Amino acid sequence: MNAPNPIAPLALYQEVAERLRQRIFAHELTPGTWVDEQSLAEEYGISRTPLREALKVLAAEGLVTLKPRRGCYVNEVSERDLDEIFGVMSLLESEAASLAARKADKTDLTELQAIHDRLEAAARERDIDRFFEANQAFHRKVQDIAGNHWLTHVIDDLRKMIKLSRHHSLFGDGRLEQSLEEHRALIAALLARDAEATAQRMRDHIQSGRAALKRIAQVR
Amino acid sequence: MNAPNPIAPLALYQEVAERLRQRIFAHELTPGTWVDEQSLAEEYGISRTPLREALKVLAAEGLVTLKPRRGCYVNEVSERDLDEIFGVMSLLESEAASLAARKADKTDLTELQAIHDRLEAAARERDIDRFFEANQAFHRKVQDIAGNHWLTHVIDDLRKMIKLSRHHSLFGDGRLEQSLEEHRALIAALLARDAEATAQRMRDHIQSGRAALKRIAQVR
DNA sequence: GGCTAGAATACTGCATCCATAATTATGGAT
DNA sequence: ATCCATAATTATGGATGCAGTATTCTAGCC
Repeated sequence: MNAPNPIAPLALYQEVAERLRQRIFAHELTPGTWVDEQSLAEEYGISRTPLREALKVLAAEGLVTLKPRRGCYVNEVSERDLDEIFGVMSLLESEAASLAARKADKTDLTELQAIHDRLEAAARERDIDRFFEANQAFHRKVQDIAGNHWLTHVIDDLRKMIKLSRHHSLFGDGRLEQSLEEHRALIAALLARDAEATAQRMRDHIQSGRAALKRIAQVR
Repeated sequence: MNAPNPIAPLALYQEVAERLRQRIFAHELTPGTWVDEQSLAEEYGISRTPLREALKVLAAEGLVTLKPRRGCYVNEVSERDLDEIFGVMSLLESEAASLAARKADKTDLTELQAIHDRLEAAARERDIDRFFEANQAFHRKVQDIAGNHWLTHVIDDLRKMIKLSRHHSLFGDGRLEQSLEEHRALIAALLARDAEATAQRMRDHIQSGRAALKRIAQVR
């Protein structure tokens, strides 16, 4: 949640947890698979102790399940789960958007616009990674403007679960352009300081994301 | 989130984590205090290993902070935090209430009424503990009816933070009766299947809880 | 040939041990 | 007497070791 304190020499188990998160999100560790403590510890050149601590953290975050005496397994996320999660996300992100519409000052809006420009550029170049990154930054910026740390915290928690779902390469044909269009509408509402409209645009955006994911899920 | 599997012989670190949670919520371990690993391990008659794993979990839950090489400290929750948390809680619980109003069947409503009766009884007898317990059950039941596991999950997460705040013995004079009255209004809206009214009653109820907490905070 | 029972293997979970960093205490200098 | 430097103590973090249990492989039986 917080920016890492430059003074704080972060602990090994955190380092390991972060690397595991990335491998899980990259589906290098696919849902349902067993996590082998020994081989992972060897691979990282560490003992099992910090690795196991990292697994406890991931379990608390909901990314893996620890079955006592039976090991650690990467969690699966069902379509039903996704429906529920996106439902809550819609609620939370629209609240953030609504708050942002009321609180944003000139500087905020310029910065937001700058991020959106990066988004447009990435889309033109069909650079999925940069688009993904800029999209994250955009939503994060909206939340920053809203200024509710705990709202952001909860949203981050849920986003992890969405990233767990495979095929978050959700950018099938047209989805990219559609997403951009939704962002444009959102910004317009923000500039107009129309809180209710902004919230509605965000709801649309999130639900549209869910729909895109569902489409891919059905094809696979 | 899930009901504990009766077959699963839950791990030691979980047991320890639960005991620590209780001690933290009971403010036997007060916010800001240092958690001594050695003495705790001795007290529980275990080694530091499972204890440290438990602390990692609590840190992930936000109950404590682990400063690398400097030990573990119970988290504080500022008034600003509480404002933010209650804001999000209001949003989430009112959504649950709204969903419940639309989905509840006869059985659900009877059960909810039964729980509310326990609440009334506890209030009459001025049994704070039972009131607290029944109140939890009431909100949980509303969420069950709503039927969104992830909504419940994030609400639980936030509730932990509220419980962290001292003086959750927030039942100063009149608050008990006021809370009851709010519940009655909520049930009435539920019985009328008025989703929007139900949501509004829940918002009022949560914000009323925040106000009561704030009143006590100012006095202390 | 398939299934069950028993043994061997492998992995998890907890304890103990060791190294390193932080804190405190002590002694000296200003 | 106070402040700083250095040494001793203490606590954290990581590695290793060991016991107990789940799994798997094999052999015997149906």
